[in-house]
Amino acid sequence: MKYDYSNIESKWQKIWEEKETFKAVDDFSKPKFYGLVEFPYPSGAGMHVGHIKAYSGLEVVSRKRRMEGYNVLFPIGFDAFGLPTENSAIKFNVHPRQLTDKNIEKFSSQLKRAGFSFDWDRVIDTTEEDYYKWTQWIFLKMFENGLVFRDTALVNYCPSCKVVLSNEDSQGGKCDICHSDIVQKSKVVWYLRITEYADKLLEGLEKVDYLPNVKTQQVNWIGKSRGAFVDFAVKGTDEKLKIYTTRPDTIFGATFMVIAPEHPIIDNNKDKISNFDEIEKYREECAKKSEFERTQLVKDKTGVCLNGITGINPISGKEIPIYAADYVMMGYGTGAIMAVPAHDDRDYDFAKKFGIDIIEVIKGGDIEKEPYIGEGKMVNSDFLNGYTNKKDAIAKMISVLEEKGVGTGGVQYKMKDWAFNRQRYWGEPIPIIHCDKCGMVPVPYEELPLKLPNVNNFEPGEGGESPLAKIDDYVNCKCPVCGGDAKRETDTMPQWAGSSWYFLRYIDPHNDSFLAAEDKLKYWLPVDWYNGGMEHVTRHMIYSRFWHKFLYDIGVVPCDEPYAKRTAQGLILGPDGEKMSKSKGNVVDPNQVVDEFGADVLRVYILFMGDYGSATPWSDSSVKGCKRFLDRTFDLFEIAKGKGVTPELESAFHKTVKKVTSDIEEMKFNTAIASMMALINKIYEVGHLTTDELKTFVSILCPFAPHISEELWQMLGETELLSVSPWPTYDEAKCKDSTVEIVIQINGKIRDRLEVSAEANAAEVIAIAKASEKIAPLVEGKTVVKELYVPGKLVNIVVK
RNA sequence: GCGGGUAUGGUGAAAUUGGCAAACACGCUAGAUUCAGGUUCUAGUGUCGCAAGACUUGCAGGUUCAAGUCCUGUUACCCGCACCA
Repeated sequence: MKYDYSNIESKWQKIWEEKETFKAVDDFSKPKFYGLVEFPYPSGAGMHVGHIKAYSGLEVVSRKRRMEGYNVLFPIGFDAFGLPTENSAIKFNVHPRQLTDKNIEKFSSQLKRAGFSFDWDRVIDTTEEDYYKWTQWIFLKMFENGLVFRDTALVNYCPSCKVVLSNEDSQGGKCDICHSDIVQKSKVVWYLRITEYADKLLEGLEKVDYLPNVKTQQVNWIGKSRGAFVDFAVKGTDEKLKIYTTRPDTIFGATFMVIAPEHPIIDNNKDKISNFDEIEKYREECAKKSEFERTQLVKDKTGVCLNGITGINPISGKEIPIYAADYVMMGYGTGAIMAVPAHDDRDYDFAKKFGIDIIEVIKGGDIEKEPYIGEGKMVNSDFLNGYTNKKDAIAKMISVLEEKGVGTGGVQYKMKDWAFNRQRYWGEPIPIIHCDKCGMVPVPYEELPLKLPNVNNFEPGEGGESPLAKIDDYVNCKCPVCGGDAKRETDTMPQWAGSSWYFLRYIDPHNDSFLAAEDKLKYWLPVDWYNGGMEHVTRHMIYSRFWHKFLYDIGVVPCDEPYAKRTAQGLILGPDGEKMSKSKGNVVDPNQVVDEFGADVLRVYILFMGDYGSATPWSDSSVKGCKRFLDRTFDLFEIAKGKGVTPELESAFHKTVKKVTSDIEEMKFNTAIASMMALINKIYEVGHLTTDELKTFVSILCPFAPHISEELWQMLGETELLSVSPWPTYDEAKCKDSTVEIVIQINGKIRDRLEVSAEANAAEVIAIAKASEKIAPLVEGKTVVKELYVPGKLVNIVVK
């Protein structure tokens, strides 16, 4: 018999909705569990099977927690500001608000069809005024605390779309939207001073439970390095050239200096540099190079020597040439380096190309052939000669530098300050007013939210300014401080803004006087378990940890880390084993699967297909196997009626409950499902079962396939909802078998298998083994060197 | 280049963390059943071999009574970062 999944699933979805089964209550006396999944961007394409996988993991955990008696907060929302919506708004000439509402509706109905146990009363939408009011509020608090600043920077600009693009949208030097070439353009950029929190973000990792690779990715992203800043005098000028190095110990090997082409020292000494024209020309060439070319042509070093000025090594006193080259970036360190070609790959390449001296200061390699990066005995280095330990040499050098007043120890981070603006319409307006007299003035808190004005045209303006710049009513305003004429900032916040604090709003989504009430924050925080994609563990997670730490510092939130635990799901690949994409035509539509097999089958299959954290290809035929499993489970109801249970089956039940209980905690959903399948197979073999056992079975199945489980629960005569009934317990004693099969090995090779009592001790089992027909002749006449017994598993007899 | 990961039957994958390799599922083969069917059931299915048995976790070594698991080297692929001084 096939069960009527379509009616059963809509029936229970309706009941859950009516009874508000999954509503989180603010009952502070109960133990809480806050499970968080990354809220989706509601694209026009609708949901993807990847979304289902991303939510199914914590869906199972949350459902189990509810059955275990926890007060569970398992919310969902929509991260709805962003470029794709704005682009289709332009394309179809529809307001992004309308598109967003339509897409959210589509997503919501699809999520409900999958039977997810989200609390639908707490849905948030980052584009709603009630929400972005608080995004702006946090921004103003950061402004107030000196974490917001403006600077000019080179940005990726698409001349055809007239739009400034993020690095992510301009990969390969081509515009993501129109595929034309991107140029570098100088623009005023808003920054958040995230680097101020670099150390706190690093230290915080020590006390959270993130997957190890999540942690290392964050550590690498922050990219802390220790080294020294050293001042080199510039001969012929009064200036000093400050450099950053992680290897101050190699300073005696510095044979030249390199500065970024944009380095200000060039313009400052225009008259002293005899080949200034040549340098100017080189700079132009560099500016024309896209980010793409600059990184692709890694091997091919270019540069120009600054004739007329030279650097003086403050330790050795040696005079060395200064080059401008684009392998040194203005954005890292001081934009200037001392080059030690003997012990650095890049400096070595450059020195070889330009015929500069290479001086060995660390023994161990052959610098004629290649630079030597490793450790070794120091030579040609005056007071450092003889040092063999890098750490000691660095410490010694730093102390000498400090003594002489020509340098200090210091740290640098790869992480840069967060460029926090976009020249776009569909984002949170930056609540700042520019006044000629008063400078940058924040919009007063009581005037928040600063609403996005309603416009009909979302095309960016000439030169890439925001569409908001074209609206005179919006731009022209009065200065809140002096009352004079002023102009509003027209840039909006980037997509990452709204998602940096959304987990706080879920805690108190309808609060209109604060972002969330203090007592509720105290109860629900931190998020107990956060699951999402690996692609978000650097940007999104670091940004939101930064915001959270800031909110902690100003006393808004009660803990300094937002997420206690972080896991990640793997991708679902197309049936061809490739990443799903429209252009490859290998995208699986979850709706079709629900239509054909039901939501329970979709959920079970997605969790069964492989390890939750790994990428696994989709297989239509394997989906059928999961359908068969649920069909057989449903049919069991008829088979089992009124029959007893065998002791063997009873033990199998306890084992299965134990396995499913622990597997869920480790996100080993695939083996949890496999063990339930094995149990069903066993029941069919035996053909006996009581209703109590069947109830236990549907209870552990419930988090995976909740609709069929509720239906069977009701058919078994229960009137309460299974979703809020207790999680079954198991008896450890009944998980053990009375007899066990022991493998008998001779010299590590399996020669026999014997059934023995589970209580037998080592000596008994070995005696039984030696007496066995197959083993006795193999031991006879030989010297037994060793006898090993692994309880309940095997005996290994080593003979000579 | 740097960092992280993966490699197991025809396929997706398991393996209590050093103790029976291939659980569970797909597919395939044979038979039964109901058909118009893509349904269901039973048996078989790592490779070689009639068999006893031997071999088998990308490749080459090593440690161990015992290695998919630990160590050394090597190859291929995937992901992240990328001239970070």
